[in-house]
Amino acid sequence: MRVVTTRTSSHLVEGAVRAAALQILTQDGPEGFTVRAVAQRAGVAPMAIYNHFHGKNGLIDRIFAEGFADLHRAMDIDLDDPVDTLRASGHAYRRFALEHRGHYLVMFLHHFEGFEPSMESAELAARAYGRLVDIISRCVDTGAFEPLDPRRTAQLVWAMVHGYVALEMNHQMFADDAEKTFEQMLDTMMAGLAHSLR
Amino acid sequence: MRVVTTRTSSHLVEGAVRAAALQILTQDGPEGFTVRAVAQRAGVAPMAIYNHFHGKNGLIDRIFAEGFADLHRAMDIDLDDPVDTLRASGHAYRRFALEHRGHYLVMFLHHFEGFEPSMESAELAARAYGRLVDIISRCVDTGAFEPLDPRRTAQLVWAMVHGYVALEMNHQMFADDAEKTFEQMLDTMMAGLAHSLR
DNA sequence: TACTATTGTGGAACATCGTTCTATTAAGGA
DNA sequence: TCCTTAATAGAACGATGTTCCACAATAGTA
Repeated sequence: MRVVTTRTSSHLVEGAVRAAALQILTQDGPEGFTVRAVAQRAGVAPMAIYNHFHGKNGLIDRIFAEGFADLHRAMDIDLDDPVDTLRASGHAYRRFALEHRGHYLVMFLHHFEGFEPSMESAELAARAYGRLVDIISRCVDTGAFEPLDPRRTAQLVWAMVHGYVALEMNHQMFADDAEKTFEQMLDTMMAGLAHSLR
Repeated sequence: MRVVTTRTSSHLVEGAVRAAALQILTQDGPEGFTVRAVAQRAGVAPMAIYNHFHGKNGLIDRIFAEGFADLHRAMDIDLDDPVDTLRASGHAYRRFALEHRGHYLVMFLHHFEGFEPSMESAELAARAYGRLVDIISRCVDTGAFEPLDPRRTAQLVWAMVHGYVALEMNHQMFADDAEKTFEQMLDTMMAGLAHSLR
């Protein structure tokens, strides 16, 4: 005898799964992120994740792409001074990570087995990186920074900011005040960029 | 009918397993790192990993601790100038990561499900961090750096260097010359520390 | 309102994973 | 030589991602 108790309305399935996935990622981390667990929390059959997304990795890719779109929006800052813009972008990056733990986990912190971003997702990521290159180019053009290669400089700026945020989110902090330590990191970075190479 | 073909000598088992584990981590990454795969490559029964280590996580902890001991050794640098020492330590850190991919993966790059460092391992890690704090303290004492809190400054120095190395090892590099980019990162960091806070 | 196509459901099944248990038997010291 | 030690093969368990299936609730249409 078969009993199909309830059934989530077609349109609500994707939203429910998405919300459940983010909730589990945020609360339990990648370890609790299983197909069955997400489905259960969403009040949905495990099969839904294969019907609406393309399995677990498809769901991850959805969150990945969505995260980069959000990050791009969060960092859409354009102050008069490009140096101020760069600093504000650093703060925006950290704030995004703290407020979108689930997204950030998927985007930067954890490598899920067998997951590779789709073409579209990778392009979104590249575009976010392009913005960073642009800002740094403007800093160089105005003479605020030494004549550095913007592409290379973007790489190390990203490394520094992301490196710090990753440690903070993984609770690998030995200093007491995370906010103040981040501020000092930005100070160091900005001062170094302005005066580096002698 | 039972056929136990050959049998690895007691003393050699641990070494064989250790070597196989590092080889798999280095070549295949965390995804290929399964108990059965390690045992097979070591020419040993899967049970050996439970007899000689304490399961998969025990083996990981062994590599973790060994890695920190090696890193501590690699960074045991003491030049006359503490600023030179800090810069040399940065280079040593990166070199260690590149030359000990397997160890670095376990120590910093990948979080294995359910793995938590043992007390002894955590202490080894803390001691390595302590060295960094000491070097920075000396930089502050000699007046080479602004009067920064060494503990906090160590946090952001680690974040910057590790952030860069992590990107390089994950092949998330958009700049061409990794060596030169790292050099510029150290330049920026050192210059920023010397002149930050006005 | 009645009918039908869509599609979400529960459940079984598969291979693989870490892990435990068992019985066998090779290795090494007495 | 014998006997203890310990490394082996293999089955088994639960959990994982994934696929397939039969069934029925939903939604649109006649």
